[in-house]
Amino acid sequence: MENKKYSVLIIDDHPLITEAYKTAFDYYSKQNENITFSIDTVQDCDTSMDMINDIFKKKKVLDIVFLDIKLPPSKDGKIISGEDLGLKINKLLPNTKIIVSTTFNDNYRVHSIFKSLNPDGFLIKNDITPKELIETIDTIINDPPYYSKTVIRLLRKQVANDFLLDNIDRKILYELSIGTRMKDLPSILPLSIAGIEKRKRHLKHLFNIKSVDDRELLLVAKEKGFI
Amino acid sequence: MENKKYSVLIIDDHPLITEAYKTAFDYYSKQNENITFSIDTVQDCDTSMDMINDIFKKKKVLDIVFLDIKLPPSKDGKIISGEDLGLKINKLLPNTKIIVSTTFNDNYRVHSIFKSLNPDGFLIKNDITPKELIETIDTIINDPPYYSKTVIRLLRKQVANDFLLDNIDRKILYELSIGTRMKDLPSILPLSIAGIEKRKRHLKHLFNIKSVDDRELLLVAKEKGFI
DNA sequence: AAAAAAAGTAAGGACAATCCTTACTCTTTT
DNA sequence: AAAAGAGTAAGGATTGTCCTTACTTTTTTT
Repeated sequence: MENKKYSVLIIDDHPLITEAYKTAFDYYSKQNENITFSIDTVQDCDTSMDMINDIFKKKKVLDIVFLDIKLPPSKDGKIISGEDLGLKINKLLPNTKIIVSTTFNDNYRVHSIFKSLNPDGFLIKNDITPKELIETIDTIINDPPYYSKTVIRLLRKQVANDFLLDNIDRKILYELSIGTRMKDLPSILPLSIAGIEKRKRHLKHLFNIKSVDDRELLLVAKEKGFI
Repeated sequence: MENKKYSVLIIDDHPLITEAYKTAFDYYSKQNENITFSIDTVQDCDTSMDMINDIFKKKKVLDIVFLDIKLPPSKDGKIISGEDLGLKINKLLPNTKIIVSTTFNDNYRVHSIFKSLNPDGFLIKNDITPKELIETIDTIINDPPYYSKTVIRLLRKQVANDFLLDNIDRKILYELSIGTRMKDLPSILPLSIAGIEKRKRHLKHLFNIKSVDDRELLLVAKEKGFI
């Protein structure tokens, strides 16, 4: 079997986590003598952007990215999460495999990251042990994708209900659940207040909710796994 | 020098993190031959409570606890965070040294954890590398307390402003910043709506804010490090 | 390509939450 | 005893939300 060297970028603002990833790669290449890794780690959006642009310009190769979603935003405020970085990577470096790794475990976020990035790996940090990390690496290299337990569970919930709600419904529910006001929604969504109200009424009808305020709606939406 | 064995409990729901802690303890006891550790790890509130109660009942010794704040809540909903566990530990096992370790890096939370738990160590996860973790262990054993970079920076900000705002002001700002409505605040705070409004007006006056809605107030409060 | 259905917008009125003012009570300070 | 500080209570003004109706635009069906 021929030798292969993979180049890896780890984007995560927790040094203990990046260290754990590195350890896993080390271990893996010891078990598989023909495979080695060249690993870089970055801890914020600005440096990540610099590295991605550099790789693109110099036509270097990047095989694998581990991507945390919650990161300190860039100084100019343009890149506010790992999701934005992922979009950039998909655009500039389409052959790079992205493994999303996050603490978010609510359906809405996982779902929207899936749609926007379509990653080759998706890990919820609560799920993964050092051992599972090594399995992840193996799967990513030989037979992607790899999704961790919680992700698979959320995806299953999703499939059963997916025909009902679209992205905008989901976003409305999500925004309401974090306390956004109706009057502020038109600047977040491409819809008028009247349109949003119509959708809300539709959702309440769908879920069989009579109450006038939104608590019950959000409760049921959470229960059904939409947020 | 006599031998000493410390008993340690690690409470954190991320296996990669608990593993990193363990590795640090291992390393430390290899460097210090007279010191050994007996380490347990737990990943949720329920199991933690069981362990704490067991240690208390059987009058066992617990020297050091690493305590994550954001944890899956207990099934009966009574313990909703590591802070609650910390209170229990302080009460039942007053000689146990608590090292809080969390991803929260906003002033309000750090401040309120300080007041409620008065921990011997306080780590923001973004700050700590494997190397710093070993220093932490050394400091905790020989000369506590140990606070990581961000914590010290937040504490300094605090001191300069502390005379201005009390706990309730802080809590009002915090609740508003996460979207809580005025009408719901009286059930969270020991104050009437009128009283809360009065305080809000007072705060706006203090910060020199003319605008009628709360965005600017919350912005300035964040800037000044109150939330 | 016309008709029907679905989704969004606009404008109005009813209702509820927020904000502000004034007047009163209670506690602490001077 | 007076003054200052903090909270409560009740009102009215203002703003946000919800709902209805009528109209426009887009999509689907035939």
